[in-house]
Amino acid sequence: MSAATGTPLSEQSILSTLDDAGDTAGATAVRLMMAAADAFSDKGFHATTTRDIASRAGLSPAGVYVHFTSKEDLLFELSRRGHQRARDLLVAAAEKSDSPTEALRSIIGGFSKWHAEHHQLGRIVQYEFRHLTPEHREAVLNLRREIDKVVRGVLTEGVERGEFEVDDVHATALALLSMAVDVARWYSPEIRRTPDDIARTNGDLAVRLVARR
Amino acid sequence: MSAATGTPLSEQSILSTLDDAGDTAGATAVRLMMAAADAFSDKGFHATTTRDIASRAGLSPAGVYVHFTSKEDLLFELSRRGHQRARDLLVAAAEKSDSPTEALRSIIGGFSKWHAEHHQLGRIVQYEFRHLTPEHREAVLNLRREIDKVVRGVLTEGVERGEFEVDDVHATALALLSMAVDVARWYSPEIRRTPDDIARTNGDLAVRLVARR
DNA sequence: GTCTATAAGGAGATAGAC
DNA sequence: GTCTATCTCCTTATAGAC
Repeated sequence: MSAATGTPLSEQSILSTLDDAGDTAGATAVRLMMAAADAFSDKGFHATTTRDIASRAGLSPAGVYVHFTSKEDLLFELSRRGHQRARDLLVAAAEKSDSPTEALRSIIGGFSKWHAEHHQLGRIVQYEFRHLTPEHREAVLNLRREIDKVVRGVLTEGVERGEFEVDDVHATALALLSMAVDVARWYSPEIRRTPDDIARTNGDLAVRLVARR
Repeated sequence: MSAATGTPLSEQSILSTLDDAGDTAGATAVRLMMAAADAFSDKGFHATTTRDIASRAGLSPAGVYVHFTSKEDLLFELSRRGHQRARDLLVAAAEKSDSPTEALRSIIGGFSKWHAEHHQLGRIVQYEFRHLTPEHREAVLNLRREIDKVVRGVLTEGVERGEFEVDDVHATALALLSMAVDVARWYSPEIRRTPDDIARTNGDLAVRLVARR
């Protein structure tokens, strides 16, 4: 449907993330969030001006403040919705898998794929985190802890069921998340590998890293 | 020696990176670079003001421009010296190892340790990269390509010698570098694991990811 | 090489009309 | 809800004395 209207793919996918986040946001607010995501991921939070965001969204500089209380508020909404979506993805992948091995392949592959397809949002989530206010940082940190917990849970269950051999669950979970999260840093739509390729190779590597031999 | 004079550890290690980079820099220039590294890693390039840097180095705002032509020039010097140091470390570790297995353990362990001990510089190198001018970005990119090449070289040799089993050398090299580079993002001096612990666990995980079974 | 003073140009955010 | 106009503050960088 969106494809028929000519909406670029990047806007489609970012829109689905911003739109499905549970609570409602007006069409103009969504347009502003997309404009901000574009600008923040390209130039960074502080190098982006509110004039930048407003003009990308087809509004005057003052128009931003009807929908968001500040530039930081806009960053927080992007960060919160991005984290929520990522967490929901992981939880769903872990729940619908039959074995720890398949769960691990699915969550690390899926998380890697998400960071490729949404590398703009992924970069904002990772790199602009420190520009949130302390309160907003704390809110986002809680979502991050849930994500870490899902990965550690799968590793622990795999060890208990005898499918995995893991020396240090905490360190291994971090290394696995690093593999997936870092995709947002190096991915570009121009490269040879597709998001699905990345999902496959990173999923396989994850299993290989912990599988019993 | 520095310890006897009361220089904090973080300054010692960053100084060694900035100082040993081949070409000379005056004492005031080094002081400015340390101040900038502190500020950039804490608040990011654009959120840091030249007044910030100058006052941390005990100079007036104008004092910066005697030693560096611009704020971006300061960032470039930090980035260039950080990359050079990291590359030299990897090349040395790869060369002095007897087998691909030991080389891989050494370069990924060593690189991870460097990103823990120098997490300030590591963050600047990774997160502030986009704020360099196109020319400076290109110069730094050349150093990065050398780093990638060292890792791929070790993997290829390990496969040829029958020590490693690797499906996709390119993808595996990226995953290994992600593991090490991402340490700069999550490391903090307050955590339980020391840089040496991180070197050990990440070195072991790297070998496990590719070892023939 | 370092300072004080200042130029020149944004920045985020608000007021008030429509 | 959107606009134009503007306030107030702060930015990088330079000029010129010492």
